[in-house]
Amino acid sequence: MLAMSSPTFSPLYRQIKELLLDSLRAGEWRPGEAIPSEIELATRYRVSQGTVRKAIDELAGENLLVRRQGKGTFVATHGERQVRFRFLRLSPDAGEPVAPERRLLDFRRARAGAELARLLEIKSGDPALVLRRLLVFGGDPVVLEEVWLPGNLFKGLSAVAITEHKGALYNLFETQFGTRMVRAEEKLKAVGADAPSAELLGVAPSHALLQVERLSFTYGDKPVEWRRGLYKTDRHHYRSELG
Amino acid sequence: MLAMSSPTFSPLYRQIKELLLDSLRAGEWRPGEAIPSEIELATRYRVSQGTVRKAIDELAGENLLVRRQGKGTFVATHGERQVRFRFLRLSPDAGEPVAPERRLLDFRRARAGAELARLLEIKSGDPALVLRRLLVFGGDPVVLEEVWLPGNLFKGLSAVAITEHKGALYNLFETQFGTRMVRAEEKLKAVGADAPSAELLGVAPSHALLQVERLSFTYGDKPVEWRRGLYKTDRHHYRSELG
DNA sequence: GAGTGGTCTAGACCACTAG
DNA sequence: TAGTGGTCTAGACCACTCC
Repeated sequence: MLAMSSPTFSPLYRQIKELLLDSLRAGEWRPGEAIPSEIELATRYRVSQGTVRKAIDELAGENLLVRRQGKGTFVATHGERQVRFRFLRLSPDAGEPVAPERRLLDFRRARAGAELARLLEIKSGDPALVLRRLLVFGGDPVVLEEVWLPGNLFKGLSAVAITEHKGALYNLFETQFGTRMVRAEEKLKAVGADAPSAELLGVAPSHALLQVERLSFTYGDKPVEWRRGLYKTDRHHYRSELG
Repeated sequence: MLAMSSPTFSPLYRQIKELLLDSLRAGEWRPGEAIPSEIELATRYRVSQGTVRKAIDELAGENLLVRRQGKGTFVATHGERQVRFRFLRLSPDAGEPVAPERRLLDFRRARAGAELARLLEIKSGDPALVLRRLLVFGGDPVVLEEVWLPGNLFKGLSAVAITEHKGALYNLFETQFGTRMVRAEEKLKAVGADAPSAELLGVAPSHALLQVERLSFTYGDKPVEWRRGLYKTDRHHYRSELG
């Protein structure tokens, strides 16, 4: 277990990290499951426990794994509370965040246009899935969003499956399709509401809305979802942490 | 160097981290300066080098320290390129980010109102400083913002000092006043432009703008700045990373 | 060559969880 | 009580920077 040379030098623990990442990508351990213990991994890869620890440390730092003292190390999942707040950054101006009601407006099969194909790194014309939905907080419609998915990865996804699923979309994706969203990049703009969106969100046309475009990635920075949301920020705001 | 008991258990490296934080707060090492070597710190605190390393690891992870192999460990500073991008999250839709021209519109001494006092954790009526400025990107006014500071921390700050300073405000704060902004929380909303803001940003009244409210903290989560910005997002967007 | 941070090991012991 | 992750140590050696 050594493979180093001057120009391509990569420390042992980083090679171990890559091996663990390979296993995660391959679905060897599914979201929520425990991975082997540090000692077992150290034996398997013929390195010291400390080296395995450092590899796991990095993966835990990237929120791919979760350590639980006395129990083991687990593949991170979107079932956990905190994770949801990491991906839905909208908070009420007053009071505690609550889980929204999700209303599916539309679900259909489509073909990827040039722009979507570029973003999702698939071919123009490849199958795609599109859904539109409304997030309603305490009776108040706050988010209108459109979600685009590569059809090949989410074969069999249906309006019924989405409607019947309790919990976040990302939870459905990882439990039913083995695809875990690991991180995302968002681009925010302020825009004026078009007529249909204004109607759905209960505001006047051209009312200022927060437009959020999101590209989500799974293991290995592979893009697997694109969405565009319109947020009504009259009584909510988008949280951002700088540091 | 041991102080542990069951309920208040804190590992050694975390105690070391607190000691290092104390030194940072006290200004023992100023932004940009090197801190003592790991071996020296290990000797000073009578722990192993590995324990010091772990303490420094965490501080580096929080962007308070920067490690440079072969040279030493340095107190992080707002002079560095990357840091600026961490705090100014506005990017042009097309092309590379560029440094904006900063036009100071207004600078004055004031008193903290109840709301500002609460946010900055000072007393209502305490001295405060307020400045308004415009950030202009390639001739295009894009950001209009108002910055509120506790007067006691930034005694002697003047319009001239701000105008003559090249570089970010945070750079001025840390070099002239020894106060380094370590992290910040932002709340974003979409709002319609009021008449004076619209005028300054070159848009029609009620044009949709991105409102960014920021509370900035120095070491120890002490709030030391509040700002409200209006971003024209016609050709720019706000970047956000979720993970 | 000397000094700094970075990696790796082996071993001891602590804290937490579960049967 | 056994198994897991968490801490701490001491020592060897590597990679990088500067003189």
